[in-house]
Amino acid sequence: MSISIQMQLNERLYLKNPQDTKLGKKIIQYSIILIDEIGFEAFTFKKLAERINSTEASVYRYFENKHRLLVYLLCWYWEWMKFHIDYNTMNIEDPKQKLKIAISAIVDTSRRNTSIQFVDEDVLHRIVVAEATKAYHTKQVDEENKEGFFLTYKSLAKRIAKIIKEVNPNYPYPRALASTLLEMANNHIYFAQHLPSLTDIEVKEDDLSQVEELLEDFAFGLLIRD
Amino acid sequence: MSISIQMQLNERLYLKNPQDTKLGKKIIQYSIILIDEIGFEAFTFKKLAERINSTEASVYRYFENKHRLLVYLLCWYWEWMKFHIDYNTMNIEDPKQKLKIAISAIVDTSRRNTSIQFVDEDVLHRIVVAEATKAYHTKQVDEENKEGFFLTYKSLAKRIAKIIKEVNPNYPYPRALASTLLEMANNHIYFAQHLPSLTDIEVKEDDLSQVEELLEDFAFGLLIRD
DNA sequence: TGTTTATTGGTAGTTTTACTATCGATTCGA
DNA sequence: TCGAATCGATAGTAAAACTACCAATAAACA
Repeated sequence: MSISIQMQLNERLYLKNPQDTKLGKKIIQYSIILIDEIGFEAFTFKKLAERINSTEASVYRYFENKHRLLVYLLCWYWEWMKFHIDYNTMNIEDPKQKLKIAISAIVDTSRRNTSIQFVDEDVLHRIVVAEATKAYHTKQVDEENKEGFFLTYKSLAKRIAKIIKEVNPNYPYPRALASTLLEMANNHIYFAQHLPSLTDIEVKEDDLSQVEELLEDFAFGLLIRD
Repeated sequence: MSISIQMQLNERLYLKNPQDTKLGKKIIQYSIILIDEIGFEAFTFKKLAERINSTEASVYRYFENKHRLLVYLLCWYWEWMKFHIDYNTMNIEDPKQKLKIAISAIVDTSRRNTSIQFVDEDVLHRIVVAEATKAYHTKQVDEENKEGFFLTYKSLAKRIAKIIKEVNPNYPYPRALASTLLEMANNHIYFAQHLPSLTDIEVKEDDLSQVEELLEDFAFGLLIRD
């Protein structure tokens, strides 16, 4: 018996489903490693092809360009985060507890789940922190949004907003708070590592507990006022 | 009599001070317009040179590459925002009032100040909203930070953090709140325009008052708890 | 087992980007 | 008006971002 788990992602993101073939999986696996190593700007399909002993043309059979590959990788992470939030809040009654669980997933899903596939989620998380904003900060946002590229992210934010509403139905900005928590997590991890004067927290040896505390203080400070 | 105002910016950002010459000023003026038109990714020195009837090589005499030009433009805006906050809070006693003034500057400095130079601050603000995160989301952050590229931004954040501390000296995350307000403003303007389900606010006909309300609710909600 | 078909490799070629170098003309200030 | 600064014009390179085509091979299927 063999179990194979497939991540369902927007088909328009790729030309050929990379999860279907050996080479496809290698592209996913090593693009994560290479983007982490050299950064998204310096990353090219040619360098990736060299790394996996394949050719540029072969990579182009899977993804139209590197931007779509990036969005694909990010959607993977977001989809996984959403699953994680759903799974871990399933039998929880207390909305506050739910929100705490969601925040811990927002801060770092990779730390809390075992890897099941060819994706190194720990490295993927570093990409999310460093490159995620580039997914939608382009001139093509509107077209890409119409094509559904950001459905995963939006539905993740919606899920978090729903929990926020449960905690305080009268809070006027549930969606804004949800997206802010998502953005803040990445920002403050990045700031702590590169521009520490822009935050008050520290991230020592991948210990993200202070980020979690910050987000909890933020969320509950806004939602629970007496 | 003639008054000429110069914006003091980090000298390492440019090879030759663009504020010193006609061509330099044209580069600043039209790079803002062109980046706004086609986005930073598609923007090249060649296209800029064509637009101003000059040559690629001439543009390269001022800036090493387009990334440094972007940082230069953003620093311009941040420097200006800082000046604006300082100027408008000068004779104000009440810290809460100071923070409100700061927030209104964060949301949109361009709307509140008359243009004095060859820079169209309104268009520059659109660039800040759409492209600002790209300034420091690169593999070279650490080196560039050492070179002082982000001093302007950091000192702006520090100024805002100082006001936050005046409002509530016991708040544990003044710097994080300052940078979050700066990031949030851009994010929610952008979301309202391109990914509206990620926020609760609306931006109609460049009316940013709802962004201001959101940031005020955030800041005071966190700082004033009874 | 043989035959399609899918998948990949290899090569080649194009346009654009991101530069650098050189030289002559112009302009600007002392 | 002399010299320095500035700019325009041209040329050239390496890499990026693709597209096209054909042959080899592996997988599927009958």
